[in-house]
Amino acid sequence: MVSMKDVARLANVSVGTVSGVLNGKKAIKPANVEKVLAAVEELGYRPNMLARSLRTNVSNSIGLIIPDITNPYYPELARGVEDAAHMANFTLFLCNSDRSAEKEWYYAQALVQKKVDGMIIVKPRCTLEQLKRLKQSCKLVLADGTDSELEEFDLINVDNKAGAVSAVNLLLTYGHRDIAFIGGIVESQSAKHRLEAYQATLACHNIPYRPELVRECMYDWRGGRVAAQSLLTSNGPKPTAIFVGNDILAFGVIRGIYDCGLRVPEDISVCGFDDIAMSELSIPALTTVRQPKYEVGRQSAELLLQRIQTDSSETVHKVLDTSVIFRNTVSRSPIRKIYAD
Amino acid sequence: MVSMKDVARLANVSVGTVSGVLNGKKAIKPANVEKVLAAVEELGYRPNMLARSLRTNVSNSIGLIIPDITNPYYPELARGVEDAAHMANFTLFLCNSDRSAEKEWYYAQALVQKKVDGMIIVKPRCTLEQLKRLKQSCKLVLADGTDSELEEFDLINVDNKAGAVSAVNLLLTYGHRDIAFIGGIVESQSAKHRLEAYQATLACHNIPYRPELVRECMYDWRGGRVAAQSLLTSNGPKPTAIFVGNDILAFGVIRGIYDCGLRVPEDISVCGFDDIAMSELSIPALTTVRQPKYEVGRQSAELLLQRIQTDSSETVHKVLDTSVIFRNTVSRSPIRKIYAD
DNA sequence: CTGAAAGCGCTTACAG
DNA sequence: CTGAAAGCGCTTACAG
Repeated sequence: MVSMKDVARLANVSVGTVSGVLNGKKAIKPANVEKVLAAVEELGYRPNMLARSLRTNVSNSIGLIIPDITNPYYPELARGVEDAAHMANFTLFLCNSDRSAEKEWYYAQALVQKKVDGMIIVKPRCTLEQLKRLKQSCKLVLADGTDSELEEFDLINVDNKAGAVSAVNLLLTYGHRDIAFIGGIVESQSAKHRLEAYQATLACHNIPYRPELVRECMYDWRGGRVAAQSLLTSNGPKPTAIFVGNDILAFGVIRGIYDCGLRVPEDISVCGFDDIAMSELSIPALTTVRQPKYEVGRQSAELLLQRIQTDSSETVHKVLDTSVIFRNTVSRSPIRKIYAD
Repeated sequence: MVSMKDVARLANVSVGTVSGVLNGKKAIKPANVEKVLAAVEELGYRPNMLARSLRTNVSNSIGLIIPDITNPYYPELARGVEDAAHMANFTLFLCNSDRSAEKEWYYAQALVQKKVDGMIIVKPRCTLEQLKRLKQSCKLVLADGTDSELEEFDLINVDNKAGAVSAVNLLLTYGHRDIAFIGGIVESQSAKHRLEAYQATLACHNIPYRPELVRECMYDWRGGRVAAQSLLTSNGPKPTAIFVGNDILAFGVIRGIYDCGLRVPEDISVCGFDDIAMSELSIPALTTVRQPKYEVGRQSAELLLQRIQTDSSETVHKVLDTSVIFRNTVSRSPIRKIYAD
């Protein structure tokens, strides 16, 4: 390993002046600049960032803790933060918490010990206490951290409620009145919000809420299929449309509908949530509510970076908008057709 | 920031003994162990890994450089390496190279400067020279590095050729003789291998190779759609089955087939490659060749970790097997039906 | 403009 | 068993 000392020796100057030319912060005699640069070149010297960071307390690294990169929601988000980090010459630690408070906290501490300048936690699970402690050790932004007690932190959220409202409104607009809701049980916070929005929107339209049209299910496509079958197979009222808590589940639901011998969207309309990559690709392409996943990542990272560079101002709470993406799984209600308004 | 010095002071011992109890490598008087532990607890002391790494030359961090986490192939691979890293108490830097040799090299250097103990590069693009230099600076394993000149490196590959052969054989078994090939142009290495295997397998069965049945296309689903339309719309021979270079493309191809008013698999069979998450979920579910993505990641990481712990033995070249996953996009050839052998 | 020196927070012989 | 000291590779006042 070639160190600054070697460069200094070869260039016939002190390590101080080598450091000076490398950081460009000091005025150095041009002749020496050249000598140093030549020596750096000749030796192929590259500064040791560990040493620099130890000295300056700046690591140019940030951490990202997400539930699971394998969940189609997260690659885009991760890409958003990586792009922002890259632009700013930062480097990214990636950690999968598997929605476990313990693993999340373990990683958070590991990153602190590695002296990241800051970290982003998506859907934080650890305690408020821990989050507070974390904030003492590095900059922190929470993404999808929709708990009300999180007010004192920087937050980048998505407007789940509004998104769910537009989904249900879309279905209503297409003449559906018997609208079911199927949501994953695990995603507590966001699933809850979507369910609440579903109820509220129906209420707005004077449509009674019927619990028989609501199913909670496991958080993978099989869960969606099971729920759809249970729904269509029960004695209860039959929906003409289903609003599903997320796209993966929606694909399971569609599968379940097919298994019951029904068609989408001719017999039953389906609207998802998230707009993951395959939603555009599936046949029929999934009508869904798009979350700006990349933007959540990018903006979280940019906010974090800004905090790192100059810890200014007060806490920011940003909530990003969703948009409904109309594709091919929603059609007019076969029961009573009305015009879209 | 509370440091070892603070702990030492509070516990009334030297930093040397604090260090001793923390690493458990030294025999320390039990009474002192307790005092130190108590002080650690009281102060909430956590060792600074930067300092430790600087001293010991061990960072317990590794890097992963992949083309793009947003490509559905990579999340699983990344998860494989992350899991292995986590097991070994390592932490992971994630970098997206976008298949750019420059960005890849930039990241490789950045990671070296941050003193990762090793790194995994997937589908390496930088020069042999650079790779060699890298190997001087840290442990290195290449995944999907199928160039012949890479022999001197540790390699974890997938048997693309065999996979492609089984795909074509599957199609042949189902009676298809007019088999087209559509492959992305960008994935040079692997796409080439798949094309070669396609040709070789046809040759084995005395089926003449017809370039009119081959299309190269852009590397996204739209490219697949365009290629399929061009194929089905041209004056040339019409295929009864299409072997597609990867699953994303295959979904585009299926879309293109539908756009031409044909059905899958009744009119045209389609076999993909990769087995990404949505292949199982799509309707009809995609018949494809599964690559052990998670295993590529896990085994790459495990090999790397082993190199880091004890640099033993000689170079390892491992090639993992594929398997064909029969689902619903391949059926008997409508032209001439024969029995599967 | 430059060099010598202290110090970032650790670990590790070494002497006792 | 313990402490003092050197050193990992940098940066940063400070004196000249």
